[in-house]
Amino acid sequence: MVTVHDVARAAGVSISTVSRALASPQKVAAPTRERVEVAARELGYRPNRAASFLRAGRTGALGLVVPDLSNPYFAAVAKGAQARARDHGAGLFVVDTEENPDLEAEVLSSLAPQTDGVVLCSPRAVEAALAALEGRRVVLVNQAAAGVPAVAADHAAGMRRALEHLRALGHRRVAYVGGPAGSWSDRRRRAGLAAAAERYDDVEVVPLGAFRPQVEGGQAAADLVVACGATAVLTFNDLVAVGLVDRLRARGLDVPRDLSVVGSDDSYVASLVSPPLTTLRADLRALGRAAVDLLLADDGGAPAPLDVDLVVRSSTAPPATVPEDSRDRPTAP
Amino acid sequence: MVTVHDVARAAGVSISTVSRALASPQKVAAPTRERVEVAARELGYRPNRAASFLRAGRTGALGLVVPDLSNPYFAAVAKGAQARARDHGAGLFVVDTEENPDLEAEVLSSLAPQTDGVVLCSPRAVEAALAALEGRRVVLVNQAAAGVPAVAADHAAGMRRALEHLRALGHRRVAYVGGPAGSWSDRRRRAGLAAAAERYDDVEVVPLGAFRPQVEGGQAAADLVVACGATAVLTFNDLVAVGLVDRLRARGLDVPRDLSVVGSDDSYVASLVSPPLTTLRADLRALGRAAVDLLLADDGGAPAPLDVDLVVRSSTAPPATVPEDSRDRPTAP
DNA sequence: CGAGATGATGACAACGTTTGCATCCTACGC
DNA sequence: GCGTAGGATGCAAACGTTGTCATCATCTCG
Repeated sequence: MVTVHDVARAAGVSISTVSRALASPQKVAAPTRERVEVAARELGYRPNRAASFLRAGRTGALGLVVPDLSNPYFAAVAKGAQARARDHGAGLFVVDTEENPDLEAEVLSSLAPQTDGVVLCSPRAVEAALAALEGRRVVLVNQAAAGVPAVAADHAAGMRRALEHLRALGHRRVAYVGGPAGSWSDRRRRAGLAAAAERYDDVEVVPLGAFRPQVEGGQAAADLVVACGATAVLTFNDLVAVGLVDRLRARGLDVPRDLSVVGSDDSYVASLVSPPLTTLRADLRALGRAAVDLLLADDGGAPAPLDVDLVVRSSTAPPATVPEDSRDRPTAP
Repeated sequence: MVTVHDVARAAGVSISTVSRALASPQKVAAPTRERVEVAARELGYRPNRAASFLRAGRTGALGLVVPDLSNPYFAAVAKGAQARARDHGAGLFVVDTEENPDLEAEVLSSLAPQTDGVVLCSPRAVEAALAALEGRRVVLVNQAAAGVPAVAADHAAGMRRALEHLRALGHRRVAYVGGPAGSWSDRRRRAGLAAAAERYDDVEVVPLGAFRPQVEGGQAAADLVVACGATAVLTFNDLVAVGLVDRLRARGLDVPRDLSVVGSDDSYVASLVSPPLTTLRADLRALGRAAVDLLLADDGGAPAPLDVDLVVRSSTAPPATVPEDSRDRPTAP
């Protein structure tokens, strides 16, 4: 292993000068600095992170805690976070808690002291996070807790956009198939939807109870959606939408003719299934990047929530029951 | 921060004893060990990894290099590797090289000295890996290079199983839509397919050139498949199969009536699309786990390749052109 | 021309841990 | 009862880095 001593010997200077030349170049005379740089390059010197941490109190490593890495949602966040961490010259410990809150708390407390900060990306134990941080840097993703910095997608705005889209198509009664009970992003979606519905008094929103954020959740919700008389439905995520479409088909109903369906997340299944799903796209990689930036930023300034855009594909259309004239001018008030 | 000194003081022993009691318990008398353990627990002592590394030369961290974390294939491997690393009490640095071989080489050389070993999971620059390791522990996943330990799924056996399945259904001319040119797993698939075809002289295999391992690759291959007169097709992965089905449909062909399609990897899109894909399932998490085990194993013993199983869904059926009697007894020789 | 300021560089301690070696104590064998 | 083996424990060095302080040379201004 090449150390500062080797570089110092090669450059004919002391180890202090080597350290300074590489860490704070302006503190060292130009010719000396250059000699050090050349020597370091030729020897292939890589500062030892562990030693550096031991002395300086920084690890150069960050942590990312996700409930399920094979979920494309978290995989995308992880990808963004990883890329940004690399930009900052930091490593990223990725931990998958397998949806287990106990494991999450334990992992958090063992990870926190070994890193410069942790991105906690999970709808589970927020209180455990708060307990474990003890002054450590933690950033929450798509979640909120008093006094803890967080980044989030603007789910409320996304819901409003989706509702406006459906209203413009002529829908007047829209169901929402919600996600897990404790989910912060589900609460945000519901709140945004309620606010938007209030704004447009010609649209009625029917929120439906908690469902698993998987294909089965959508299948379970389908019959309730049909029964409530809605002509369109918003879902917690794309998988729920897929399950919904599946069950509707099995009942002989067509999407979008009999019911318009809007997914959420724009995971890549949305464009693969048939019909391709109209869905809400949050830039999850940007979310991961923003989380890392916030973690490494000196100020605790809360960043603006990330935009959520509507991606229109083939699962939404004017309702079959709407009068012709209204269908011809869908954007009219 | 709680250090060995704090624990030592609390337990009334020296720091050496604390270190030994926690690291090699058999070297310390039972009552003393217990006092140390109690003190450590009460104080919430966590050994400082950096300091430990500095002295002992072990980091307690492993590295995982993947080309694309948002690809469910690599996400599954990462999940398995992460879980196993945690079991071993190690952290896992995950790095996404964004399919960039240059970045891969750079990342590898900066990651290797900071970890106890690296799992390289990527069809790209093997030679860079070899250059960067310099005696460092590296394990390849689904790839082979002389003298470098590796874990792999038994793609050849999987292909044979798929071919036997199609042959049993009555297919006699089967196309293979291959993946990227440099891909090791593509070569394994072709080799396994050729060997299996040789074994059954009533089945003909038509290998088709390199295609992108994405939906577009399948779309691009569809017309070649139809033109070559095959009644069934094997694909490099599920996404290619999805693209293939998409293009076939656009041409008015039905799957599986007009053409049987077999995917590969059993990513979760396989069961979501319509028709649900018959596909080959490699247990990718097990692959990730095996890679970590091999990395941490003292001996360099090469593990057996992991099984690849056939998952039969609705995208395969007897060929429409086959005589009735043969279709009624599909498993007959 | 000399004194003080400024800038560049070197010596050295410290971070928390592990581990070789020394030391002490106990227990066993003769 | 004494010698010694061996187990248990403590001491201190070392890992590679950073940063403080001291030292030295050079420059500037009176």
